[in-house]
Amino acid sequence: MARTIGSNGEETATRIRACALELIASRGFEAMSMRGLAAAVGVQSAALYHHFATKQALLADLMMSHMRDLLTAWQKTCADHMAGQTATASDRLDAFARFHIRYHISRPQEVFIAYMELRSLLPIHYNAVSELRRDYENLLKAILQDGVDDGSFQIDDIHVTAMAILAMLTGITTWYRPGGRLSASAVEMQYAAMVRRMAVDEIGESLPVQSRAKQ
Amino acid sequence: MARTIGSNGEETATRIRACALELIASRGFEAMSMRGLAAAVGVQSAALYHHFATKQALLADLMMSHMRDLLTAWQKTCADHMAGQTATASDRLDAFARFHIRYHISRPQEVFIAYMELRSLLPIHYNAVSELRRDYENLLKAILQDGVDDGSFQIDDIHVTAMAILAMLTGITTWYRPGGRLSASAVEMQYAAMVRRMAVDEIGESLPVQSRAKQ
DNA sequence: CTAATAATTTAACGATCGATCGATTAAATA
DNA sequence: TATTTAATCGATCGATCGTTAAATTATTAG
Repeated sequence: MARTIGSNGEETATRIRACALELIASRGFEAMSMRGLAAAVGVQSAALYHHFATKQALLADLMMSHMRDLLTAWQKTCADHMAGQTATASDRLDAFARFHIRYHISRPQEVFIAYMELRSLLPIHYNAVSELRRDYENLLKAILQDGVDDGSFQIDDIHVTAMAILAMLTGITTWYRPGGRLSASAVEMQYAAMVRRMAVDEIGESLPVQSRAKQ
Repeated sequence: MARTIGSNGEETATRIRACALELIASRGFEAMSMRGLAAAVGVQSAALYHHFATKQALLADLMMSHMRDLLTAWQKTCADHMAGQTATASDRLDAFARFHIRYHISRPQEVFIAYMELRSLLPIHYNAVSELRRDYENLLKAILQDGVDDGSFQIDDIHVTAMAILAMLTGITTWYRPGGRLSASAVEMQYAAMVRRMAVDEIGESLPVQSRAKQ
């Protein structure tokens, strides 16, 4: 038998991606076997290779797709409710934090994999994903830098602060579960507030701001 | 050949642990093969089984040892420069943060594995490690709760704040490297400052408030 | 010096891994 | 309807996996 009635290639590829996300997120890339993945999808393992050249290519596809989707989604968010130039650094930081949290909560598997399975990528794919990751980190760093430049943020080191914020936000996936004690919007609010505190020293802000440390 | 001159069982077990830490931290538990580990140690793979019953037992040993060492080290830090009762919540939070950071920076592999490879543990070991992890998290939560109770901390949710702080601090291992742009003590200072900001809303604190800091 | 024991080796087991091959079938095209 | 193409299957390849058994050597106790 082949080409089961009512199915086609694109649909199968989508199901492969979805099942792979599930398996990799829960057990890790190395722990997922192509046979196990095929069983979850409902096909023979050989069929997987019609859609993805290798196991490694499947992982790279998942991670690259995620990073591109993430960057695109942020651009769309910017275009939607900021119109780019007018917002203050503080507002933009808040928007970034809320976007990042919402994205994490709505797509926990993709995000988790993107941060956990970098080490499973071969150099060529690692570099490609890392570049997009750096692009994303730079979005946050640019906001922080703007806030430092205009005196609204009090930050020792842009890089350290950016890493701290991203680690904190990404960590949400390790404990948050829908239907738990806290709603997604409650989590979003609290984390956004913590991010703001990390950048804005409210005592310092109320003082005359001179010569705050740059970078 | 057997029992190379000048070596003994305990020494070999120690070398196995060290090499396993390296391999698991860099590539992941599933990606580490017992043959690869044996090669790194400089023995045949069968020799590993004289010291650890199974690959899983080796991972459980590493993680349990780490968690016990971590808890012991914190107790020792408490005993050393706090004498327990007299310190304020803010001071204790600062001490905890600095301890956690220093411990992470000095033993990045153990900490990284303890947070990353939980999913590779079988239920029985997972539960045992999780219990110690919860004990550690509760140390931080207790400090946060004390600060909330005496009014020195302004926190929405103890659990959320604790998770955010731990994720932020643990994330140090993903980017910090000795000999880099920033010294370990500089990193420690900056992260400790950020943790303080997350717990203490300085605007609120600087306003006239009743029933604030005990001391 | 001898016997017991601890530590390691060589060799191999069965299972499973990622990947490939050719055959087969469903749908699309002409 | 005949032909082509996309998609899947059954079977299997060689490599590697975790683990074990038996033999071998080094150290220690009496």
